[in-house]
Amino acid sequence: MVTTLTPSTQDYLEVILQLSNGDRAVRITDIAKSLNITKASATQAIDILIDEGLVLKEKYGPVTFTGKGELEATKVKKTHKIIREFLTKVLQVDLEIADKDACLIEHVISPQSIAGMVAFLEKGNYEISDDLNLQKALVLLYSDQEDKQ
Amino acid sequence: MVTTLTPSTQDYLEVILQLSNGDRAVRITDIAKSLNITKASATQAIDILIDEGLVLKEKYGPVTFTGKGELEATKVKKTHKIIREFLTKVLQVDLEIADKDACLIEHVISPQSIAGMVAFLEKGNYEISDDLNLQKALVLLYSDQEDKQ
DNA sequence: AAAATATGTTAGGCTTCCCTAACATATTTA
DNA sequence: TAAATATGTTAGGGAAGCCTAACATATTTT
Repeated sequence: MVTTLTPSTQDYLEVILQLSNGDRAVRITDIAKSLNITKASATQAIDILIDEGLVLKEKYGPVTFTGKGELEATKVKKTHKIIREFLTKVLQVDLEIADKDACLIEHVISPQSIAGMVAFLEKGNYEISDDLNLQKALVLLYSDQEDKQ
Repeated sequence: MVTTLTPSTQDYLEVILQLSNGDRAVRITDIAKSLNITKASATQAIDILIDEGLVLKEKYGPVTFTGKGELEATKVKKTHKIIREFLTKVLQVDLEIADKDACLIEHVISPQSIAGMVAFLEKGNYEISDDLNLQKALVLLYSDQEDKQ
C-alpha cells in the first residue's frame, strides 16, 4: 500500500513527534490542544492513523509511533525545517510567518523544490543583503493589476 | 464581507481567467475539462462564485467576471507566476514541476514570502550556478533520518 | 474510599467539494 | 425540420475532517 498521507495526517504525525520529544507519553488531550481541535476529533483521527499503521494505542492509553509512523513524522518535520530555514535565511521572512507558511507548504511542495532549497542553503553564498526591500515589494506587489501574462 | 477565498474558489477563478483570455466566452464544459471535474460539479461551484459576487452567469449562458472576481483572479495568477518563476529561475526546478508546485503553494503562502520572492527576483544577481546539485540533494534529502532538530 | 476532576470514547451532525444518474435545453447535422 | 449531439442543470450521495453532547473510564483530591 503506497498510501499518500493527507495534510491532516501529516499534521497529526508532526504534532505527535513534537509532543513525544523522544520518549514522553503522548495523550489524546495534548494532541487535541496542539491542533486546536476537540478530543473527539483527535480520537477519530488517531483511529485512522492506527488503521494506516502509523501509530499504536490501547484504549485509554497513550499514542506511540510504529516504525513507519516515526519515519514519516521525521520526514515531515525535516521538510518543515528546510522550508522555514529557506524562508527566513534566504528570503528574510519573519520567523513566525515563515513557520506558518512552512506548516502549509510542507504538505504540497515537491521533493525537487525541497531539494532546490537544500542545495541553495548548502551553497551558503547567498549574501544576506538588506537590499531585499520586503516592505516595498509587498506594497507594490498587487498594485499594478494591468500588467500582462 | 471579507471572505477569504478557498483554494478551490481560487482555482476556479484562475481557470476562468485563463479560458477567457481577454474576451472569450467561458463555458461550464470548458471549466470542468480544465479542472478535471464533472460539469455537475462545475455548475455547483459556479453557483457559489455567483453567490460570492465573483462571477455572473445566466441559465445556459457563459460565465463572466465581476470586477471583484477579475481582480481576485488576477491576484491569484500573479502569485502563481511569481512562485513558478522563483522555483525555476532561483531553485532551478523543472518548469512542469514548478508549475504544479505553484498551483498548490499559491493558495497557502503569505504575502510576505511572496514579497521575498519578488525582491529576490528583482535583485537579479543570484547567479544561475550549476553547483546547485539537485539530483544529489534529492537523493540525500531523507536518507539521514537520525539528525537532530 | 468517595467525590471531584481529568481524560477518552461514541454517536450523530455539519460543511466542503467532489461524484453519478437523470433530465432539460441548445446547437449542429443530416 | 427532425434527429443527433453538445451543453447545462438538478437531485441525491459519499469521503474527509471537523463539531457538540452524552457517556465511560482513570486519576487525583479530600
